[in-house]
Amino acid sequence: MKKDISEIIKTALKAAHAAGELKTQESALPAFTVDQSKKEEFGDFSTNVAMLLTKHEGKPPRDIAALISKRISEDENVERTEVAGPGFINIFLDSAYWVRLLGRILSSGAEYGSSTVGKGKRVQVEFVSANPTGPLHIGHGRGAAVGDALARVLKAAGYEVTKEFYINDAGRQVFNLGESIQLRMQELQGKKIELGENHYKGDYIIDIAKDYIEALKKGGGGAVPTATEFGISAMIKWIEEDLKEFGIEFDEWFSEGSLDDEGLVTKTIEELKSKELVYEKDGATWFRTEKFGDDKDRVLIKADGERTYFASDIAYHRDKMARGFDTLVNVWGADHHGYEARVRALFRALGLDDSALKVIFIQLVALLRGGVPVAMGKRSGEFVTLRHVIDEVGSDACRFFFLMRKSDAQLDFDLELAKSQASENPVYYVQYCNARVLSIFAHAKEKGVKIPEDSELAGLADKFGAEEIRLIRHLGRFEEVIERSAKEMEPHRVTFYLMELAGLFHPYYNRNRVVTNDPGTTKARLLLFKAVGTVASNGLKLLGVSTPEKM
RNA sequence: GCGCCUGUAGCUCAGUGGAUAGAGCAUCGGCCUCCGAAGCCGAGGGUCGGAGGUUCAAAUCCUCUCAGGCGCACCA
Repeated sequence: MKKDISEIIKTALKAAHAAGELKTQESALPAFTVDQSKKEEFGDFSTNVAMLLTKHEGKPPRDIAALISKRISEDENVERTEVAGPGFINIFLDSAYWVRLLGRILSSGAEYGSSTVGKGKRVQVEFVSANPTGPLHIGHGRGAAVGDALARVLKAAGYEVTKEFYINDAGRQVFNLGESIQLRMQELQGKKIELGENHYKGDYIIDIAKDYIEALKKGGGGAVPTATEFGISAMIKWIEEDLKEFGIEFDEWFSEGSLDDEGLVTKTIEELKSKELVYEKDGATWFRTEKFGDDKDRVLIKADGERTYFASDIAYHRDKMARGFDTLVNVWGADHHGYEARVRALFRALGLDDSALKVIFIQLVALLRGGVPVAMGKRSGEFVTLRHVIDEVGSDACRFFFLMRKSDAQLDFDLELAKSQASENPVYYVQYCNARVLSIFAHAKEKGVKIPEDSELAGLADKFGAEEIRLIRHLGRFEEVIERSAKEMEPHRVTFYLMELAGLFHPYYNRNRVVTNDPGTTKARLLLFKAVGTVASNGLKLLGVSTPEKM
């Protein structure tokens, strides 16, 4: 849409130059903006191009605007133009332009909004990546909603996207999991036990311990898993189920331990050694990350011989890059932001381009119930699980709420509000768009109105007035919203767009009847509504929120 | 102390260097003989944390500063 306008302006500038009205050649044009006007009195679009040319042309901005404006108005799509304020050119488009746009939305259908700006570039989005030592909590839920929506948005913008979950199934944490299970097993066998500070205390460990005892009894052929192995696979299964409940499926589940099996971690450390980027100090093995922009050097192998998580991460990121991705997106909890410099350093140390890495930080979720904070904290072994929230408020409301803020802002999540089916709940407000459209179509059919074909639009141009065009104009922005959402990696933009759409649509509905005595008006409005429903459901799909036909 | 994030309406938050800074909630006042009232109409409400600077133009960019959060491991 903006592209169309931009072309019109460029053509006008060229014509003005050819006619000797402008000194500035096409090649010397500044990067001007085309904006959808904030107010209708300012037209459909405005551009600042004249103001940017003042220096080069040596004339007052309004004079320059006047002559460009005249050229722009010569375009067939343009109804009229005017010069406003300090030198804006306001462009009023012919309504035929908008009706053609509506036609394009209808013919694109479920594809409307998708584009090819991503040019098929390969992007990997790694998110959630929770330790397999406990259930997903609400913070993971936010990361999951953002990561998944981002993946969908990128796909819609023409990127080739892979969603990956990195399983931290090596190292200290899972060792503690195994110990916790073994202790609970002893307890089940009547022994008195004491759980240490590092042990997992939730009841789910007891369940796993019971299952493990059963599994051991049954025996079965082949190798017997250790308590740790058994625990990990039970936890992963659990996590996978919770995510599925949340509408999320990963393309890859990447095991940290598998890096080890292939000796990749050791190999990577050896390589760093050969580059003299590694040294021994205080019995530990250090990596010279400071040389590459980190605050200080980092330990790879601790004095006790155990490797750090960072050591695996070097091999992991290198493996990701070797898989041929153009961009790696890491979705992390905000408490990990100190880790970014370290990872960037490892890219540079390995000779990889760290501009391929994009880290998205997910801020905290403060859980409220009717405005009162819900106590959280893992310490007591009690936390609010994602599953609990999904069960209470539903997956749709949950996902929508997580996507109502940009991810690096803290989020208040009020369970009562998310649950409420009143108008104050924005999820329903948006879902209601599509449901309402379908309901109107049903009503029209009942009344014996023939549902128009998309192709009938051409003859209905005069049925679209200012109010209808206002809606179409907003529908037309959808593509740009997705493009920008993908470019900035900010899926919340789609959420806001949809709330705005609903905020235009419902008032329109209330002011105007669709099924009227005038067949042309009825057809025009049915087609307009169809397009609104299409955009609303295309948008909700990007968020991973369902589009119920009835509510 | 250093680094990152956040300060915008009573609350929760949008906002792409542009025009008179927006939305939802809350508050107050209205609207169901009428395609769904899970809806609509209207009103009030602002020192964009503060101070400088760049610019024709700053909530937006730069510097400083204040406040809050997070991080600064041989944890993950």
